[in-house]
Amino acid sequence: MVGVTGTRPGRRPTIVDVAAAAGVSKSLVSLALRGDPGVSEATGARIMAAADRLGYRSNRLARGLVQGRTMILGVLLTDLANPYHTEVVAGVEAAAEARGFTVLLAHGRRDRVRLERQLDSLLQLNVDGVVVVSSWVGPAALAEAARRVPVVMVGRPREFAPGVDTVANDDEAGARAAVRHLLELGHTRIGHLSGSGSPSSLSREEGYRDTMREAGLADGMLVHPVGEDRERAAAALLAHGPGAVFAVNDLAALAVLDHARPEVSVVGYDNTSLAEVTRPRLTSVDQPRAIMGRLATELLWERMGGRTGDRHEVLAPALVVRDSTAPPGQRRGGGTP
Amino acid sequence: MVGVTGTRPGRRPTIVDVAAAAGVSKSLVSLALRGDPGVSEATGARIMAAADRLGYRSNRLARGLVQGRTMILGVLLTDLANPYHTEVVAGVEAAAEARGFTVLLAHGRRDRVRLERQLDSLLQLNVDGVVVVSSWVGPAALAEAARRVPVVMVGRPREFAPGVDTVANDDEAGARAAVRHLLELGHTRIGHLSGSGSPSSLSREEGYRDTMREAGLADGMLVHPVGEDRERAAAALLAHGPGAVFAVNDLAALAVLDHARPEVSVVGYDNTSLAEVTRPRLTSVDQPRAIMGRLATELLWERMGGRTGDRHEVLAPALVVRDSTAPPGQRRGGGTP
DNA sequence: AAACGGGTCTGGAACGTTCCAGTCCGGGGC
DNA sequence: GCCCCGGACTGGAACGTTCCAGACCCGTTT
Repeated sequence: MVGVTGTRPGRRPTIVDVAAAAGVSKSLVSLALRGDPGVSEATGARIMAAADRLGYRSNRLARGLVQGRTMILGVLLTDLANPYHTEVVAGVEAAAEARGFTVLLAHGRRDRVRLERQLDSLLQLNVDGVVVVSSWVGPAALAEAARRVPVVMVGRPREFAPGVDTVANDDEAGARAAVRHLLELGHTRIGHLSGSGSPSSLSREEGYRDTMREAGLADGMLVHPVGEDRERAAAALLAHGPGAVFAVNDLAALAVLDHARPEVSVVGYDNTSLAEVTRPRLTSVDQPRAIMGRLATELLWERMGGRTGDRHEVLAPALVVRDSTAPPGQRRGGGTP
Repeated sequence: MVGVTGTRPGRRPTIVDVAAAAGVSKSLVSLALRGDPGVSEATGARIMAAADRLGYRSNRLARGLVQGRTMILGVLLTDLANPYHTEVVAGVEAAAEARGFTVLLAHGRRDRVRLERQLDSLLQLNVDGVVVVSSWVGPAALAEAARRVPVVMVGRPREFAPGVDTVANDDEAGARAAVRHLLELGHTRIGHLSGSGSPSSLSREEGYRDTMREAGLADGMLVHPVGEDRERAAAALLAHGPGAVFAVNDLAALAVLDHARPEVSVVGYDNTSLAEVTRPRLTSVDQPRAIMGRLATELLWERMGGRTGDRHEVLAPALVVRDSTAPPGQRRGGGTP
């Protein structure tokens, strides 16, 4: 019904159909479609026309099979909804496209089994490299994957699995910047709503503690873990009457904002899109996510080029000051702009 | 270095390597790996062991090439960050996995050229079906894609491109529910912050107008488009002093909330994750996104089964009442829960 | 004893490309 | 007039699977 003249019915046209239509060999069609200079102009045009007429699309499966590479990069994501991941993906895409790669995403939710199955799917597809944006994938699965194809893990600091490069932000430095900002505003009673034991959250807590100690406030440290119930944890921390709070991430920071009197300053971490949307707008530590994605792609590229040693990149985050922080005793800004 | 005994160095092991290692033919390996009952238990075990030892993974390119199908569904997304899309994807994944398909995502940003290129990539990969979650892809490209492979478009109402099924929510019904809710609370001066002319936003406006007319409030209608600058549009609408506002989407609703006195009730649309996070929490119309994703997958499945006529499904949305709506003159709820 | 049959296994032909080693032809140099 | 060269094109072998037709063996039926 929808078949085009010259095609065997019901089948997608192949390079052979195009060859027949243009009256040349399949080899020449292949050359012409890839823009090989060894094809005469007239014949080239005739081939292109035939391909067009038949609605020919190259078959990446066949091409990948014979070439041994697919020009596809896979990105493995824990959580699509997380804006953190989104921006990393944007960075990966920008760098990948510049080199002619197509980026495909596989999504595993917060489920290790699913994630590792998805990773497997990518490998079966013979992707040329994998960027993992998730701390949920096990090191064994990663190391195994890295044996077949370049793998970079984004967001997980330090060495993680042999053969796997990493790109991360410097959580300790980010935390220091946040606390220093509060100190500079004049705060001394600074609390920390801490994370749940992941390497990142531990580093952030470490940065908080170090900076407090350096400021001679070792005795005034006030740390409470978010645990399961953000709201309750925020209330509990606030019950100690801090003048400012550094929270392990933006969601935790919002919980604090929600329960605190207007004079309490709050800093979050990750600079998610939430930070712009809430009132007051949230001061937060920003990871250079797009750059991390770009860097990850470049590390893949290096591996493809033959590098064998592992690389671990750590990037500096930057504090973005908005309305949720103010000098002690002073009302936060924000509300109606 | 990392080579395993029995494998030609540097190459990924193939089914032939496994066959050699297990002392059988490649055909039998193929049967065994797919769990064919015609393989004797002992031989099957030997083959599995050999495959395991060599670290064999099947090659989907080769399999897809010979079978003519890949068991991969592609999802084309405009915007990863949009939580609306995310939930649709979750629905697609659930349904796809149940049928043994792998889901891969291609991401095109808000750029038609990129989107259509990504669509092309999916087709070249010979995916078995495509779910498009984006109103940015042109109908021509969609129709063309639908000629080779089943295509469903999610979120775009009605007929869109020939051969392309659609799944959408009933925007008009959603808008009616929102306005009816405000009417039932006792509001009469109800404004509408309207969209920018997309079919969806037009239907929402239509629902608002109809409901107002039916309530005998035709003269009290107050419509203002969001346009480019949400903040200014919200302020302009509020300058007319409405007691309640139905906004075309959650972001627009937030802009209204931000500028309105606490007695003004506000309803959004889409029930994004923002609705839960802001204070007051936003009353919003919820599209059954996961179900839409699931339905989309089922439509693909039907097409694969041979259906030829186009189908257009419209699902009913549901109002989720939170803290941003209250009877006239009464302060909205929320703040500290 | 021959024929049959089922369970197990095999070899070769696909699938749609790219790659490689040629072939063919016309023209320029000697 | 012969040789060689380079441009244009071709045919077949790969790539790693699945699919198909059949081979082989052993026990059962006629």
